[in-house]
Amino acid sequence: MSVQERKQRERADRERLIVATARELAERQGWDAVTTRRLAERIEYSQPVLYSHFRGKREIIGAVALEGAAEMAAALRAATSTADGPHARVTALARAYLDFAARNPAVYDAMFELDGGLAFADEDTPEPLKDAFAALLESLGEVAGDGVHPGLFTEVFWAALHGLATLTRAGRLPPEYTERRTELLVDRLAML
Amino acid sequence: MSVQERKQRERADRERLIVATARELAERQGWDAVTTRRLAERIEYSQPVLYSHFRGKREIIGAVALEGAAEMAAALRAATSTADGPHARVTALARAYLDFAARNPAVYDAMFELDGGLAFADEDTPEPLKDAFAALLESLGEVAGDGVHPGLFTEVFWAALHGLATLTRAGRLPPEYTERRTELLVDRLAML
DNA sequence: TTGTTTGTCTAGCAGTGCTAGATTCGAATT
DNA sequence: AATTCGAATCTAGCACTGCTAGACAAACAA
Repeated sequence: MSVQERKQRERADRERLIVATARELAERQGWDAVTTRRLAERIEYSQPVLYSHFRGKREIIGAVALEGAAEMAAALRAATSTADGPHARVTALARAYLDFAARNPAVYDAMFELDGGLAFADEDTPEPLKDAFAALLESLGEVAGDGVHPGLFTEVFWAALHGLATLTRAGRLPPEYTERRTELLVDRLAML
Repeated sequence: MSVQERKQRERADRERLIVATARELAERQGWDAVTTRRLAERIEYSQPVLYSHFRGKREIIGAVALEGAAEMAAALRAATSTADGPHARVTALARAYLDFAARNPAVYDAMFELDGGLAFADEDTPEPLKDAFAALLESLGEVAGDGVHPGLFTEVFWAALHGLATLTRAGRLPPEYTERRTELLVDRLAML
């Protein structure tokens, strides 16, 4: 019985190794460099082993995305928890979001730019994704304003942050004014 | 001398055919389906012909992006020209932007999601891209508010629209509340 | 009619995601 | 301790990708 358990544990370890390696490789050299062959070589197994853990490359991206969502939720909550008052909280939230996207571009891509085969805005959306949205909602709900649905407001604010994050990273927006854009966004969108 | 001209004309025609075919194929079956082989087959030439017009697939995407930028600029100006007053103009602008993105997803991807090898926010940014941004600026500049740099305001508004467009199309935001999100965005961001 | 340039195509390279079938290994049974 | 058998793993290969060298043909100039 304990032999089976050990095997299960080793399997779980290897799965974590795959995800961590994919993430590291993507962060270092971009997702294009994450090929099944290279990934297999790094974990020192053959290609088919990957497919005994995941249906395909897409699912590996999805796994990285889920890991990232959990981390992002934690980062957002950490940032807002030390801020006093709604306005400061939202500012801290926006900064933390953009900071996460800038520091973990590959993970951010896995979450929002690439197809990781994950469901969104749906009842079978994975828990970490719902929780990341919930982390946004916690701080943004209190500044939605009277008569404005907190969820809807959060969606709009999130979309704005997402736009800033992606356009900046793609070189569409010059990065030096990020802070001023953030301030403008918060000042206008958040009520009081 | 006229023989050369005819040849040049035919070459230009074929180049347009390549771009139009790539765009149509991408719009119908997604950019993944736009392979050099398929594209060559559709224009009834061999693969290498593509490379006598463009450096590679990336440049073909770039060409579609430029075409799209010109069309988007025209669509934005058409929408704002019939609206009375700053607020109505900005609302019309936002709707037109999101509408363009929803109706031309492949073109929108070529412009903002894929790598078409184009420079952005730079002096050697192609004219159509600068002009599309200018079209945004024309309507948004007048609602930036006192002491707010019109360009910076336009960047933020644009980023918000971009976020709404991409998150909605990727299934991250339920599409049924698009209009309400648009209204909320315009009401909050635009001054007066 | 010849020679040369220009245009186009065939064939192929190195890479991709993914998988069928062979093989090796290790645990359980005799 | 040897044998069996099932699970784990690998080798080899498929069909595809973007891209290109070199062969060939057509159109022009001499």
